[in-house]
Amino acid sequence: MTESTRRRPRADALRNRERLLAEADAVFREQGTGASLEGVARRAGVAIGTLYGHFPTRTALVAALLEARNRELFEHGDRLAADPDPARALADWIRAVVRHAAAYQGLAAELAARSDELQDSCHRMTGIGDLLTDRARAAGALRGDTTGADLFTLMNAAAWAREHDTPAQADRLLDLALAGMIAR
Amino acid sequence: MTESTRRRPRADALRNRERLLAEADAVFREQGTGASLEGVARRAGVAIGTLYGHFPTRTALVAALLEARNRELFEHGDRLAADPDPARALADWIRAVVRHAAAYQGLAAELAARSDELQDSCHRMTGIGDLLTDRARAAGALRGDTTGADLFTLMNAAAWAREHDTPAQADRLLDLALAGMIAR
DNA sequence: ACCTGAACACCGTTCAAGT
DNA sequence: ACCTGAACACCGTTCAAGT
Repeated sequence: MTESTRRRPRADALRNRERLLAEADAVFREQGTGASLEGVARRAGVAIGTLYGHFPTRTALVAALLEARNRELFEHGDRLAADPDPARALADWIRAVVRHAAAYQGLAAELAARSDELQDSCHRMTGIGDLLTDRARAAGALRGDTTGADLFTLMNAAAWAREHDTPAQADRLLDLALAGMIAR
Repeated sequence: MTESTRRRPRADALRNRERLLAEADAVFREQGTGASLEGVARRAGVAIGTLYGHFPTRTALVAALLEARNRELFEHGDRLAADPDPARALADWIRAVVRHAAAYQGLAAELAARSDELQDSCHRMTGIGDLLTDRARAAGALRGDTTGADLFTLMNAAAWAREHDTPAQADRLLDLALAGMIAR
């Protein structure tokens, strides 16, 4: 690997990338992850080919958007792993991920699809889920044999419900599942 | 309303309608409710305009497909309303609806959208859900204040999970929520 | 190295003409 | 009364030409 292949990106390319991410975030919040990419490019002031140059697929764009937000989320998860109340930590984690996954309409489906571009995020999430459920189980706060995979399913389903129902209804779904999961 | 406006449909029109429904069912089972309508028409041996003549929107086609299946489902619900074990009846109903709503990929989203074409079905479902939860509550088999609307949210979310996860994972989600709903 | 935007491809929907 | 299918519209994606 010669030095030249590792050159820093051109300044205009970096700036275009940033503007594309900022506009994609705004557009996806308004219209969901299925929004027109042509519109994103136009709002960012670049041609559609530039968007494809930076992000070859829609999912790649979504993955790039999630990266910054994910870091924050995972840090929160790591902090929760040291929480003195494992049951509360688990519930807290679930609610945090659901809010996270309901940022854009369609994001829950994107996550549930487990595409290559997003599988790092998915693994990270189930990993933290496994850790938190293990701790809760060890503390006798869990009934049943809930795993990180169960959490992942629940969180995606609740995020999807949040997109299609009212947030209040989605919260009731979460409360129901939590009541079934956590020992009284 | 003169007699002529109530004439029975032409025989070929009726036959085309039946063929379109049969092929749409097959195609939606294979490819989901988002499948190409052009393909449905081609498989039914009619032009695309004929499909639109019978079913002006995709949702209208889905609604027509559901009609026959719904009748069966609602009869099951009515029978369950007389079940001696209200908790078991409730769990039975939920599982039946989820299987029903996971017939085609995308059907859960279609139901959750509560379009005009499908709102009769949705009302009927929440109605039966209200009845079954009321009976379970009266029998002391329920904890919390679960309603038919909660059931509707849960059933759609579980059906959606069934589309994106394995059926086994979706069942675990259902079990979790049921455990939270039904008094031990 | 990156950007542009015309060109291509695909599919949903309509509607004038036909039977 | 119903069917046909060409025509239109829309949008995602690619790539040759330009800087």
